[in-house]
Amino acid sequence: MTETFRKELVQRMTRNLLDIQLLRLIQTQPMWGYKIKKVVEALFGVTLRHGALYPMLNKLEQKGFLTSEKQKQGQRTRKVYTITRKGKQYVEAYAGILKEQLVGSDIK
Amino acid sequence: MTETFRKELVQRMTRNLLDIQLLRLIQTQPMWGYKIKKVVEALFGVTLRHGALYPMLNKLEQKGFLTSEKQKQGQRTRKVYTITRKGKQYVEAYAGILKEQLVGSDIK
DNA sequence: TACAATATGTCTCCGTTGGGACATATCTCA
DNA sequence: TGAGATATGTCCCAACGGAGACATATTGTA
Repeated sequence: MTETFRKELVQRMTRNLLDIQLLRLIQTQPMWGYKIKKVVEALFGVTLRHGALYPMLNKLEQKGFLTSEKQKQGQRTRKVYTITRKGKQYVEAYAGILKEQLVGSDIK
Repeated sequence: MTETFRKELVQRMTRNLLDIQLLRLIQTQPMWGYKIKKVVEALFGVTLRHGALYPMLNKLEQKGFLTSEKQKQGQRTRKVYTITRKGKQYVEAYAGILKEQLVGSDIK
């Protein structure tokens, strides 16, 4: 039961908070879209449609949370994303809330 | 900056994960809709529309995460909600994920 | 050579969600 | 008595987001 709840919640959180999950992942190391898709799917056991992923990455770059650099592998190009200072601050803000929510059965 | 991020994120999380926030709150003590609205607004500094709140509470009851009991205060009735075992399990599953996400800069 | 994997992008339809109004009743206090 | 707070509910329309298709190019492998 708890396991089904878990899956459902992970699915919801990777959907609704996709941007944050992406930032968190890229924070560990610079990464490109396709790699991210594979990692997320392996790690969280959820499908991540590339039709949702790529627009989100571009959006995050527009907002200044990520920067990108094209890397050539022969003829094929990868768009490698790196997190910015602003992006890190966003992730920090998120982590702060998580901490409160964990401690915070102290909601009175 | 971090403060604006914080507010934005709290707003997003109370919207997208409203059900969980409600369960978490009711878990601390049985509560009715109007009180919840006031507490959430005071505590999180976000507006919680009653047009979103009441349908959600009813939905959570239908799903078996909450039970309700009508309490009379003179002629006025309050619908007091209590969390069920199933509801608690859902909150636990959520807490589990939060823990992972906090520790889990270990995403490789 | 043909298929699967790597790699990145757009677009459209459809369903869900949210904002805000509509609705009603009681209670308290000035 | 009239306004504001308490208390719970529904409903509609617009906006947003997701599922899945459309699109294209390279690389590796059977």
